[in-house]
Amino acid sequence: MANRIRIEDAAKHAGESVEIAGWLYNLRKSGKIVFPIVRDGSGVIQCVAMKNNLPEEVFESLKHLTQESSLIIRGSLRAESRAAGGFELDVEGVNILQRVSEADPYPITPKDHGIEFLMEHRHLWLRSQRQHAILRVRHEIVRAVRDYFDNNGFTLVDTPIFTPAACEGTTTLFEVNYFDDNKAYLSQSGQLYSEATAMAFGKVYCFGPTFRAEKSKTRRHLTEFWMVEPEMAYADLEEIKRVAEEFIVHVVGRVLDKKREELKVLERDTSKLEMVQSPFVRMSYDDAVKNLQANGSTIEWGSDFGGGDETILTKQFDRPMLVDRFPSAIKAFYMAPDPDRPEVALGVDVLAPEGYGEIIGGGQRLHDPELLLKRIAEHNLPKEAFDWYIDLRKYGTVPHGGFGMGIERCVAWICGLEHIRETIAFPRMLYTLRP
RNA sequence: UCCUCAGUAGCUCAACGGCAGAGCAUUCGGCUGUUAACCGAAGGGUUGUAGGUUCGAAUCCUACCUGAGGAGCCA
Repeated sequence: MANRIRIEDAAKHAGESVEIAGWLYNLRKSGKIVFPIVRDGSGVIQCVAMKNNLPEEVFESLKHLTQESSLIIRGSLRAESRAAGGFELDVEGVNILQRVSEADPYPITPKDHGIEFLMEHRHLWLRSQRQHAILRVRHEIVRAVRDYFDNNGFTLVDTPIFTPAACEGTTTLFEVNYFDDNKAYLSQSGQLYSEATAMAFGKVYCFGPTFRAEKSKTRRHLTEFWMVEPEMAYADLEEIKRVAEEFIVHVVGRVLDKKREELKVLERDTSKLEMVQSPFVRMSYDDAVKNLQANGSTIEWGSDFGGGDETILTKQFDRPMLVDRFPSAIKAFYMAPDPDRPEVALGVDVLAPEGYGEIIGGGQRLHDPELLLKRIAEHNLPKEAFDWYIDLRKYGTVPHGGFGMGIERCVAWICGLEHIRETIAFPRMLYTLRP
């Protein structure tokens, strides 16, 4: 009985008789020799079958095999410089579980396809090497995110998806029926709840899906995306910036350490990622506006950055930048004002280099009870909906804060992708709900 | 929501007012080291939908549908 192996472990089994359970990725043939290229989810390997070394029916079945047919293939494994990947399997036998019908062949061929076609076949597109590499990098990023917080005293406390009202009031919410006559909304941030759990555990993070019903149609937006949100009691803006920076350095370093092969498949220029080291570029909003004006932007103090503005800023540096102290007027009600300059808020954004823009937004929260009530009134928010949130300022309020990082934007940046839609298995976008 | 562009064979595209085409995929044939293999042959079409202009429309016009890119908003 042959030893079943995963293709990614091929190097450990050179010289052995093994079997691989997978699918036919491609087939090249030349008369009495065929090269079935097999994938098994962990990698791709070239196999070789010689007519003279195999029973007639085995050779013929391989020769006429169709793309993505499922099979278990057996043979001896050896190093082979002529094969991509460096290893090759000399076929001794095969068990074909299903031969894909030629009447309805696998739609995604090794040639070019348009994005519309690929998105309609997203469930199959995931089998291709590029998509496979992206999602493996995503997995490593998620692991690195969890490890960072788990190893630095944070407790994972996830927050609800069904929420009774807007967290921030500005962005559009997805509304759902919630029994009887009640309405619920899908969470657009766990932050307010994390402020409560931070007061219970000191340092917490939540990590889950987030929903924004914005009619945004750009390469940077999904309607459903994953966000990790740490929140820390007794933290000021400087501490939040320090953690955000250390966190990003950790995540990028981990991907470089563990996912070199995948980055190579994606043709990512890893020298750009090697530059992601402390210290990051630090700039106040004031200086960012001056910088932008000097570089041709029409931005004026008091406005948020336009799409091109982040690109202008980040293209100037080879590492991420932290921009802080935005005008309070353009930030959420819960942002703490700078005590020395109340017109600016103690918020910080982390902008990724190479034009990728904002991947983190966060800051210090308003912890003064009276000012919070004032801000809720100014923003015309229903006070009764925030009773529990106001309680956090009545019972031992402390300076605190945190940030949120969109996983998909981080994946797009680290993988060097043009569009965020490839960073999640089944993207949900404006007008894209299937497959 | 607004602006721009595009829908032709299963896929990627050509034909731009005058006979509907190529490459890939599929099938058949050839090739014992291929690397998106190559060579030969075959099958494959209501040109997104509806209307209009014209002797004649894939091609020009109108509306709609679908998709892509961008703007605003955001992670």
